[in-house]
Amino acid sequence: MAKTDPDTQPSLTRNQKAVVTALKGANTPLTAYDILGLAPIRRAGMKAPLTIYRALDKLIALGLVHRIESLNAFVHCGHGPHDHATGFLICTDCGRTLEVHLESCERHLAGRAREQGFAVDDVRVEMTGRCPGCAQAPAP
Amino acid sequence: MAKTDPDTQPSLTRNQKAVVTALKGANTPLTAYDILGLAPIRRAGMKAPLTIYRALDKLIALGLVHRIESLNAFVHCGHGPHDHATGFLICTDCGRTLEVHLESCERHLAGRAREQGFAVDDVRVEMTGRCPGCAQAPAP
DNA sequence: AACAAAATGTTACTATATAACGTTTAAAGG
DNA sequence: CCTTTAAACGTTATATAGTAACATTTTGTT
Repeated sequence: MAKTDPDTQPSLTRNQKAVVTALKGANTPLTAYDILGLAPIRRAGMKAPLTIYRALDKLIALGLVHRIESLNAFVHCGHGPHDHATGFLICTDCGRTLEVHLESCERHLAGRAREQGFAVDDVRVEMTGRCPGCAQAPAP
Repeated sequence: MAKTDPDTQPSLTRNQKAVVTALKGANTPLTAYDILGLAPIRRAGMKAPLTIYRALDKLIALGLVHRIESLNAFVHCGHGPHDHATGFLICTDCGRTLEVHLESCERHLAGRAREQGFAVDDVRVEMTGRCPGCAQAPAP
C-alpha cells in the first residue's frame, strides 16, 4: 500500500488535512468555530480553537485557504496557489462565495496606490451582492 | 443664540458627535474599544461597548465613517458622503490609512463580477503596504 | 541515536460584538 | 400645547473571535 501518497498535497499534517477537507466540503465560508463544531474535526481529536487557528494559519501561508475579512471566515481556494490577488463575491442571500482573479484589476488598484506614494504588499477585494442563483429568485 | 447651528452636520446626536469627533482626531483607525477608552468619550457619559457600536452604525449609514474590515476598526471619512466605492491603503508600519477613490476600478471589478452572473451591491478594497513616510525609512 | 524544528495539547485569557429589555428623547400631527 | 410614535439611549449579561504561555510530541536531519 502507498506510503502517504505523493500525489496528494505534500506534507500536510493530520490537523491541516482535516481542516482543508472541511472547507472543501462546505459550500459557504466557515468560521474557526464552525469548523471546530464539525463531527469529522472532533473525530480527528481537535477540540480547542487554537488548534483550528494553527491549521488555518499554515493553510493560508500555503495558499490553500483564504480568509474572508468581512465574515471572519475561511474558504478553500479552488484555484490552487497563485501569485496574483483574488477577489471574493459574497452572496448575501445564500452565503456562498465565488472567487475571481484580479490580474489586471490588481495592477490598476496598486497603481492608484502608487500615485499616492504607497508601496503595496497585498490587495484584498470583497464584494457583496447576489449570486447567479439568488439574483433571479424573488426576495425571500 | 443659535438653535443647534444649521451649518454643522444635521441631526447628529451627542453620542454620534462624540464618536465622529474622536475619529476625526485620530491619525489611525480606532476600534470600538479604543474609542470607548478615550477621555472625551467617557466625559460624554458613554461607557458601554454597545453605545459606541450604535453610534458607529449610524455614522456608517450616513457615510461619515468607514469600517476597515481587516482591522475591525473605524475611520472618519475625509471626503464626505460619496456614491462610489473607496479603497483603503493601510500602512503596516505606522498604522495610518489613506483613502483612495475607485470610480473606474469599481466599474472594472463589478464588471468582473457580472461576467459570473453576480449582481454587486458593494465593493470593498483594502491594501496593506507602506505609506509614503514609512516606505523610505529603513525597517525599524 | 541525537538533535533541531515544527506541530500539538491544554488551560486560561483577551478582544470584538450583540441580545434583551426597559427608559428617555425627539419629531410629527392633531 | 399635547399626544403619539420612532429613534436613540442605558444597563446587564452574553455570544463570538482570537491569542498567550508553556509543556509535550512528532517529524526531519545529520
